[in-house]
Formats: sequence, C-alpha cells, structure tokens
Amino acid sequence: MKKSDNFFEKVYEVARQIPYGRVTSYGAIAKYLGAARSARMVGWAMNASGGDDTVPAHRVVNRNGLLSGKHHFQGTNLMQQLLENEGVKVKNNKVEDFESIFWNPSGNIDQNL
DNA sequence: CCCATGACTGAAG
DNA sequence: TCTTCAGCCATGG
Repeated sequence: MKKSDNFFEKVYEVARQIPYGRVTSYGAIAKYLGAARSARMVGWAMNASGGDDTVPAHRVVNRNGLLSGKHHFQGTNLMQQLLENEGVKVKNNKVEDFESIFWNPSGNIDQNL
C-alpha cells in the first residue's frame, strides 16, 4: 500500500459515482481530476483497484466505448457480463449506444436521460 | 538517473 | 471515415 495513492483514490471516487447502467471514459475522469493528459494513469489506477470491489471499473471504458480493460478483468468476459447485467449492451467488446449511456462526471447534473 | 511499459487521447495523413 | 503517429505522465526495473 502506498500513502501517495491520492490520485488513485480520486479515480476510485469518481468511478463509484458512475450511475447504474452508465459508463464513462478514462479521459472524462482524468479531465475531471484535472489530469486530462493522464488518462492512462486513470487506467493504471483502475488496474490498482483490482482488489477494490467498490470501484466499478467495468463501467469505465476508452473514448471509443471499447472494453479496453476487459482483458484485465477476471475470466474472459467478466467485464461484459457485468455491463450487460446492468442493462448495458455490449457487442464485440464494445459498448452499444455508448454516447447514449455515457456519463459525464463534470456534467452529471442533467445527465439524467 | 535512464529506459520501457501502459485499462488513453487527439491530431495528422 | 479510417488508419497511423506522437504526446502525456506515473510506476517499475
């Protein structure tokens, strides 16, 4: 454990704020944290959140809506299963209607579809 | 300290 | 519109 995981914790908090049946991108979280250039670090933090069940990393995908991190989850299609379980349709490791279910952490005010 | 990797993004061809 | 390149920044060896 590290005490300098402040950055990671921030990512975790944003991820936990993702509503049910919604997804977001690494860049959106990074930008919200003020580190738009550190989108990869967000993914890195997600990787570190592997033991944190409180972090719905499966709701976080890349800007293309592709389940880029699916390969890092347990099993082969756990991420997809979790998303589909929340009503999110996934096709070929990609989220369908990604823009429709996309949740913006910086504008979650009127994101209530 | 320098080099390599990575769950990304944006710009250029 | 799709494909390819480079930038970015933190972590690890």
